[in-house]
Amino acid sequence: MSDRDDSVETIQRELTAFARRSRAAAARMHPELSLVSFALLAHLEDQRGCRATDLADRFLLNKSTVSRQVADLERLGLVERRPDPHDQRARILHLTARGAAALTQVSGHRRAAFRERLADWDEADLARFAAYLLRYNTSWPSADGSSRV
Amino acid sequence: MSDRDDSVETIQRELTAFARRSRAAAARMHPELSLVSFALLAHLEDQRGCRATDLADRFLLNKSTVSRQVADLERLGLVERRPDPHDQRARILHLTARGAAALTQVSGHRRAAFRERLADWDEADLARFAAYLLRYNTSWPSADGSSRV
DNA sequence: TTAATCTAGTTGTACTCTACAGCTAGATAG
DNA sequence: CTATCTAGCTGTAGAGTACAACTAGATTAA
Repeated sequence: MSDRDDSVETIQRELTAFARRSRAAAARMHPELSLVSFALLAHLEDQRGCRATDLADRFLLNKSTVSRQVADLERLGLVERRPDPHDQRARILHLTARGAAALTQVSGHRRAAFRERLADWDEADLARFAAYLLRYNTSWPSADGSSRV
Repeated sequence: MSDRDDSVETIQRELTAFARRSRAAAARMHPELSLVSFALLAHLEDQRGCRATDLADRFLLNKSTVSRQVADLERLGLVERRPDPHDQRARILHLTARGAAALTQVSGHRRAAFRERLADWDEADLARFAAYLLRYNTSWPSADGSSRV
């Protein structure tokens, strides 16, 4: 049972260390787009547009936070708001061409950094690591629209 | 080569998602101690005391940030500053008894949360996941005192 | 020894991210 | 039609962070 606890302890410690470093690293890598902005843009691309509320749910952010983030992104010309034909209160957010380009560029930087970090891993290890992370994140208690805290 | 890229992409996406959620989750789990404060205390325990500059280096934070964080922790009675006998400019930071207790408590919460998340993993997978994370973090380009950005 | 430089830490200032509360306007249920 | 609900925005406040300027002690060079 102690091996198991050791592993859990290591996983906790290393994931925490990673989380702690991420923001600073992301800020250094692309000062123009925070981790959250990046995630918002990525989700918009992924979903081909969605409402601000969806983003708030998805990312566990207050709707006021999303409102301001989106306003910034709109000011930067990366996102545009179109009225929702089915609900006059809502606006559907879409990536603009510039937004898509910015996302692509930042994604490229990130991907390059990760690829470099993982350059000397063999393929089987990569696949297993990816699978573990997926499995871990899938069990996230309060994301992806289910139980909110 | 495409499998490899897929894996890298997944690792990037899932680690990013994890990092994004961590702060909010940590704030919900123990509002009294931010992720950074927790990390600072943990490092102090680990090292049995160190200087503020060491913390700044370690965590890629500006020394002013560390100064304020430590001042807060001292105000909360979790940390104390003792003069460094070898350098009158420096102060060695130490956990107080209360600091150690707070750390233990928060660690316990975190550990419990992680243990629950990982409850249905078998031991071999846990060990491998832990090893992968360690390997990944060890190659972190600018932590642990080596190349700064 | 003395002056120049370096280092540890603090403080002033400013910006970003975030939450909560309260608001508006449109939507839906009774 | 009124009451309630929902999507989003704004006022306000607080935490975390960085950068620049500063103080005080340490180190190096002349």
